[in-house]
Amino acid sequence: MIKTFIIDDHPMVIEGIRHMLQNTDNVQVTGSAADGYAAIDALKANPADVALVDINLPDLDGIELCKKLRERFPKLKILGLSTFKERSYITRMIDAGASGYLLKNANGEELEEAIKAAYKGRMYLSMEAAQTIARPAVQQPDLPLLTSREKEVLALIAEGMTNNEIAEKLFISPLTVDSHRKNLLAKFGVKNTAAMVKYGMESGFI
Amino acid sequence: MIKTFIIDDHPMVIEGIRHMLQNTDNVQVTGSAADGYAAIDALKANPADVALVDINLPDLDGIELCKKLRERFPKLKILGLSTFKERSYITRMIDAGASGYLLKNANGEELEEAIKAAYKGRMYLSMEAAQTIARPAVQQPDLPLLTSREKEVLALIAEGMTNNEIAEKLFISPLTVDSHRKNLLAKFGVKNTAAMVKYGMESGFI
DNA sequence: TTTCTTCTCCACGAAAAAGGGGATTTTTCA
DNA sequence: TGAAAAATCCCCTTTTTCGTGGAGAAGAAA
Repeated sequence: MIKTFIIDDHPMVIEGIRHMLQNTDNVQVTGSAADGYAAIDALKANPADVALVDINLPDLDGIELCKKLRERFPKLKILGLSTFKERSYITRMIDAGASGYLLKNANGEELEEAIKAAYKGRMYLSMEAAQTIARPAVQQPDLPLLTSREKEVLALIAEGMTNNEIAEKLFISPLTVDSHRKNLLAKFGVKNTAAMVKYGMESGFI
Repeated sequence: MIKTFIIDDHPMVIEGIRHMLQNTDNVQVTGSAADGYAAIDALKANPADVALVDINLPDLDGIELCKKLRERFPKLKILGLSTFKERSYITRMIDAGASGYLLKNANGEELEEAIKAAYKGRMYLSMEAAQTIARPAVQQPDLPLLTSREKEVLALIAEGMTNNEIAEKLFISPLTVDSHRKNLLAKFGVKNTAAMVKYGMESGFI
């Protein structure tokens, strides 16, 4: 029996996976968690063989969680899980040590196959995920990776604060805020604050 | 028995909902579809009382589908379904005739309650959805009324264009654009472009 | 240990926006 | 037809942002 742990903040998805796996011979769902730290705690008490990790979690993102899980549970195999929208995360997830990547439109068979493959130490990629990786880097503008400070500054900019006001609030120099602002503009590939706020909101950073 | 139909492109979510509802007395899942047109076809052959509609579908978005469903199946009650990220869709979904809105982190009880409420012709909103709607309504009773020119300028500002670029595009003087910009700032009650774009997007103007 | 990233800070100049006025011509519509 | 509203245009000053560059310290990663 392959002990499988599910990490996703949507009970519907957890239920769906449980349901899909309940009639399999070799896979057993031994637990689930709605966020990263809860998952680590649960896995300490009750180790598993394979973890299904959603990319979007309330506390940590999937990549960070993947790294942390691999530190603490070296034997645990990790499968990334996401919707088609977060394709750009695939390579980063693999880099972080994941054993594979599934889209949420996977069916039960694929899910079972992926878990078995991961358990045996192989890599499993869903068809779409494999194609995304195989395709050269002509990708559409994928989401920039912002540092926590940058996200903080971005949020305050969107609130309507000036560099000086932000500097005062964060206890740093206005020049530093300006640097963050410039880095944000560069990362988003836009030329002014207006476009940055729009992009930031569309991408869910704000 | 309330006949319920599920429209979501992720089998995992569909399975999860089925699973959550399988032990209820009054709710029965009579079908599911992965996209909007498949849903319409299936509902023609096999009518349902309530439809759970995901906001993100491969062909139509939830709002469009909601309108189409209400045209063809006037008796069908529709519940919107999404993750926390697409909050801004709530009001548009309601406008399109939905009987309620659920987040995917809902549990089985909430799901059942929502379906029953919709079936009885009541409106059901998850706590977060209700708060999202209540907030702008209470805090800002009067959303600024923008003229069509102002909306046009606002959209271009959000695209990252400067006054001069907008002026060129609209064949008017940069000074005029600046006037519109100032009027927009005044109407929104904000002090710079960043905050204006943010509120503009939150209010659905952009 | 070295390298990389992040966060911090800085200089200088140009461009753009914000704040404060005002004014004229079209549209809209009661 | 006449008032309101919208759209257009203008001036001046100050503030803020943008573009281009560089650089040091701390900590994590390799």
